[in-house]
Amino acid sequence: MPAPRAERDSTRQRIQATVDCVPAGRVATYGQIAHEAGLPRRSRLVGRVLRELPRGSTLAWHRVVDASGRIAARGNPEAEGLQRRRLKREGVRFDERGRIDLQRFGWDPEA
DNA sequence: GGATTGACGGGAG
DNA sequence: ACTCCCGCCAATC
Repeated sequence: MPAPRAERDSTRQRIQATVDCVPAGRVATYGQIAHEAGLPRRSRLVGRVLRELPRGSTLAWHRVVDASGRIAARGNPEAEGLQRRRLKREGVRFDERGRIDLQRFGWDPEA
């Protein structure tokens, strides 16, 4: 029995709800979102869910970056540039190599 | 229906 | 800091 659609949906929804918890001006990593969503070690699924977001989604997908604090490369300069602009607009700083200091801008699920 | 493919991550070397 | 490698697993080939 493959995973029923209802189950996949709730999994997606938990991931999206978690992304929605990341406040403006902060970023979370794929692994962190997966962990907080109760899906440890399933970071790739987070990426998949974000990839499948409909174009007009209001979800703050731009606040999700990889574990090294970089915008995930996905062969789409358009989206990557948009993500970077949105983050900058929220006050997130990038170093000369396009890296975000997670100590400073990383999301703390507690605070 | 096996193999490949990723918006990833962590450990080893 | 970088390259491999493996875990993870739905979608795609």
